[in-house]
Amino acid sequence: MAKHIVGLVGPTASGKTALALALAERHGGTVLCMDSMQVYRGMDIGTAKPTPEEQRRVPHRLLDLCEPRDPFTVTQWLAECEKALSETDRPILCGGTGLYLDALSFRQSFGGAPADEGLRERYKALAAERGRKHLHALLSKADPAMAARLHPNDERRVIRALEVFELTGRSLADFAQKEPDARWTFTLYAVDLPRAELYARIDRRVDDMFRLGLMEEVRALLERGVQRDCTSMQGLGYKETADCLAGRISLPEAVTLIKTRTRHYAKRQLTWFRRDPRIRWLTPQEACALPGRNPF
RNA sequence: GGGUAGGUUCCCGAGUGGCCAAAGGGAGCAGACUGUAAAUCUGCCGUCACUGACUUCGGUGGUUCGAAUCCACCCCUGCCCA
Repeated sequence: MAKHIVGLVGPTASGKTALALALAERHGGTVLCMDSMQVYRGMDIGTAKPTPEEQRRVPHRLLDLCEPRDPFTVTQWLAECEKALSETDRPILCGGTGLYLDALSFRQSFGGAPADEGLRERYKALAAERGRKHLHALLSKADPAMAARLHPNDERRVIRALEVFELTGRSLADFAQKEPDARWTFTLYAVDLPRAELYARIDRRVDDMFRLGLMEEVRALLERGVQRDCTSMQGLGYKETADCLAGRISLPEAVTLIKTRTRHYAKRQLTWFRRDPRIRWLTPQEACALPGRNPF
């Protein structure tokens, strides 16, 4: 019998965390965080991680899974998530990382080919030397199906496709089957805020982060030896704050940059989730009323 | 008051007689996305009846076949001298 998962997804700053909390308190669920940055220990303010107080009120899973210097990928999250799902009764998936939702929803064979840094370096060097077009042309020969789907400028994906082909002899497209995973069923919600309001909330949240000590958090991370090329340092707000601490940009510049980039991120999330037909988009009023009903 | 640098499409900014609806960047909008995903990449971006037409480059008038680009006057802004 499939396990039922209630999911709160959608763009950043749209109120997912608060909703999840309300839902869990009302109906006794466990929050499973679906967030690629909240998995890092010590990255709390900048990721808007549920506070210790909130975590005390309701059980949370999938937070603080690794150190900021460690690489972390979908596969690890998926494994952790499946484990957490097996151990919880009323899972409330909450977060904005669309890829993770797809990874969980559809049986995807990520295992087909793990990352091979050496290979990637080689292809990256080749791209720098002979151009992205050349790389794409290589892919056209090896894996025409993927080449047709990828823009030559999308170097990262072209390299990954090349990598998968070289490692497995198969097309990445073969692994990308979108068969639903029969182990789960989903009820997915997202809050649909007017764009202007969403952006205003983002601005406010970024200001709050600095007020709460984002600078100190980032400084501590850097002092612990977290390099800027770590996956964790790709997190919004972290690289910009690091630049600010290094004196490369001013504080107002950093704040503005983070706000802008967070808006861009929210838009990408919107694009991602809008194409998912399973999601029910709630008005703010409907969202408020949601905890009143038992979704399980 | 004098001198000087300027006023360009939402913003910054190039353009100094036709190849200009006007480079480039930003913002905005839309999209892609399968082991870095808070990442990475793409398209659109004056208006419309859209392989063409119309309106735009501080204002007005002028020169010219033709002006964002030249001339005159005016308005405004920055800096310097009084």
